Amino acid sequence: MVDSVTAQERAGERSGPRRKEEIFAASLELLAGQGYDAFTVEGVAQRSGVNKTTIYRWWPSKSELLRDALLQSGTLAFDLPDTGSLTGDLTELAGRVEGLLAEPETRAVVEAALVGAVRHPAMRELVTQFLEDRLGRHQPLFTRAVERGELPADLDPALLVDAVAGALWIRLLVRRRPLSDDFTGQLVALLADGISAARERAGRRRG
Amino acid sequence: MVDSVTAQERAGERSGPRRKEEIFAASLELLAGQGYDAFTVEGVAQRSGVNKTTIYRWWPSKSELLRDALLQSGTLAFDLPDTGSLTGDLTELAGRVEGLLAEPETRAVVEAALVGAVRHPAMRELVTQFLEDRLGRHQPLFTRAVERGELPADLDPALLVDAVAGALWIRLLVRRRPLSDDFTGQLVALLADGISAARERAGRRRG
Amino acid sequence: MVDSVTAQERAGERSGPRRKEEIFAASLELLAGQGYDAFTVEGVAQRSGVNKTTIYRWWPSKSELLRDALLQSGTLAFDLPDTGSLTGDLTELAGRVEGLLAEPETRAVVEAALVGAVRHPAMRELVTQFLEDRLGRHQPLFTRAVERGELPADLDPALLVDAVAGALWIRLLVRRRPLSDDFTGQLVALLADGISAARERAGRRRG
Amino acid sequence: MVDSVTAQERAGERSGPRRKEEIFAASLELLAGQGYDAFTVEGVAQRSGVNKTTIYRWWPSKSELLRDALLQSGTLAFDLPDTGSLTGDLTELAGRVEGLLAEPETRAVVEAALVGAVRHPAMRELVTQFLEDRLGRHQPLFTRAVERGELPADLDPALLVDAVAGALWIRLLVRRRPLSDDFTGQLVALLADGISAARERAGRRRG
DNA sequence: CAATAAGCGAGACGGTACGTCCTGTCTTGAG
DNA sequence: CTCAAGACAGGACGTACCGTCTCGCTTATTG
Repeated sequence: MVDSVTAQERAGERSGPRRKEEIFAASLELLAGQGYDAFTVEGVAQRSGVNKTTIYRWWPSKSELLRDALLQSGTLAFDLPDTGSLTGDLTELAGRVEGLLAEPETRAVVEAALVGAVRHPAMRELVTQFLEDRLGRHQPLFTRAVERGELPADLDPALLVDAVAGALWIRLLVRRRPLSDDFTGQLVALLADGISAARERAGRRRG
Repeated sequence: MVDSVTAQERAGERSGPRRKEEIFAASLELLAGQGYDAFTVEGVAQRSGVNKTTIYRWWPSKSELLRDALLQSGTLAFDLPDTGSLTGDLTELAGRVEGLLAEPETRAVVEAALVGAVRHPAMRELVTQFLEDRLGRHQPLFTRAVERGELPADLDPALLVDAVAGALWIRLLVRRRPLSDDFTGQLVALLADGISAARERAGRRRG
Repeated sequence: MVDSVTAQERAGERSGPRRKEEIFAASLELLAGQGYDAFTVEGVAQRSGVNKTTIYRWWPSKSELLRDALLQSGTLAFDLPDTGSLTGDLTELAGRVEGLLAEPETRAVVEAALVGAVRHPAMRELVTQFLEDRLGRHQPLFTRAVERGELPADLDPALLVDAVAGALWIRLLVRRRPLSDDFTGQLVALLADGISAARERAGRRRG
Repeated sequence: MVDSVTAQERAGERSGPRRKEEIFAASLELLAGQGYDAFTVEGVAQRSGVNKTTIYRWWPSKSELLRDALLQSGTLAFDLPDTGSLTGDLTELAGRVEGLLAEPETRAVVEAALVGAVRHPAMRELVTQFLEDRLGRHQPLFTRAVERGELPADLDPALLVDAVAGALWIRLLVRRRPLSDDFTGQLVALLADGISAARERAGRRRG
């Protein structure tokens, strides 16, 4: 191979701590296992077999570590559904949010992000950006729906995502109630009907 | 003196510390002013002119104090709208949630409740109960709507509240974006349309 | 007893930590046992069965603790000799300095004071004041010698103390050599002879 | 090439780091500038433009570096006075000690040596050896004095040096007082008179 | 003049101690 | 019974140095 520099070197990135993996793993385990308060730098150090100073060499504070651990974990990343219909896609989306918030481990991670966001501006920004990014990636889903004539172009699609995710959020994280039989189904149906009505109205306006 | 005990004492309840008011006030001020991390028992004691031990005499832990402070504050309590139509009532409701989450002070209080709920089971329960209570009080709103024929009886009304509150929650607290022009209006309209469709379908089924 | 307030309260003094004694003892033991580097706040805390925070509640820093431990210990305090002759008194004095610097434990304490003085202005001042105080108390020794006609009034008596203490200091602490057979005796004799000569000269001048 | 190795290599000595000079200079500057606590290996490395590992490659520990820096610096070396009389020589000697202890920079260096000696056996030995060496070199001074009949042969001359240096040491480093008008003069005179008396006595004994 | 060793910069690391902040407990004494 | 005052244990935070280690680069020998 002619060019022997690594991708990292080319990109000018720092290599980071040697046991990055273990550190992140320990962080997430603590979070998922015993909740936010168990996530201490000293605990992470011990569990990952690393000295506390090593952690502080790489992250200026606890919250930065939390941030990176969350970012690096796949937990918060889910891919784009494409079922062929808006209703199907929304249902899929809802299912993923539900999975995220219902599983104890992933829920703990989300909650940690939340607590971090409330307490640290930097973390706040991160969460915000992260979500914007995720939402941006969902754009094609709505573009397709518009093309299929399922969604009026003047309806802000983020509204749909927020309503679905928000309702689940409130139920699962705030009200802490298990989802009733077909909560998700009813919700999506309601929104789908609302969209249909809006579309028809829009059609009449234009026609 | 025949009956000098207060109603509270008669009921076996503790009267609480003499400077309860100041303690709650200090708690909320700290929360609203500098965020969750500034809410320390020592800070509250100092600000309210009370000794730390006094606080611990009355509340077993910081989170109980937080709970009571939140409960006692009117912040989270809003009354039942009655505009004559479901759409109107939902719009009103949305407006209240929006007010709660958009104002820096009340938002800080809500966030504190949130952080507390994540970190302490007791606080968690409290928030849950509190919300159930609030939602229970909103029941008449939906009963009226059903009576007016605006709402099919088989639609879980909590779904509506959760969708409205949840969408606003996601927007304002999680994504941290200001509300676009008529976010609330669009959202309520969407749900109202969905309900109409559901009602019509229900009508056809019955008819 | 009519008046039940303690002397401390009357004087308005703080009572200090409950286990003051143990803390000082632990400090001096560590110093004397393994030298200055073994004198760590955490070590003192552990050895005295006290929490680190307790130490920091009472002493703003390690060096203040060191200072108080030294002050409180009798190590550096020695009383006034009175043998009836200047030579005798100086010999006594030399013996005490020698005892202080030759015994491993007390030597360690002196060295600690020294290191502290070099590194911390506050400690420096303390040592200085402490010595001035001690020297001030030796004044009567010289007054008596002048009255007995053993010491010319125009000779700075501090010179004698410094020469005696200094020579021993250099020998024992700086050069680290054991004292030869009659180091102290020779030294005192030399100084006594010098004083005699000075006195005679002074006598001739006056006479 | 028959003999290209340097004298050092022949003797088995390492040549030392390339920027030895800078390292020593940086060490002494830090010491003289901000005192012992500012003398950190990392500080020296930075100031001398050398990597920390380079320092540790050549000196096993901080104290060894300190030792070599002090040794290499001329600070502690002073040459042999030869004024023709014992009194004159002692006065000269006293003046040099005074210069050493009174100048802030050199005083800082001496203090550093002191602290080092207290904390590290190796450093202790060094100081001791160093001083023995210096004193050994002063031997001729006393030999001359004996030859001139100024000093009885049975008086340990080191006593004189220790008394002079010690008194100044106590005054300047321990008591931290400026020297009074003719402290040195008085001191030397006192000792000289003492010596005269001793000599006369010795003369009588022999005679 | 090429191989090889010596010296070095860079950077990661474990470890010890420092001094700080906060939680929650306990005791004493005053009203 | 309520409270102020104050001491305390405990746990975590973030910082500063010490001394160690490994990796590759460069510069000087030296064979």
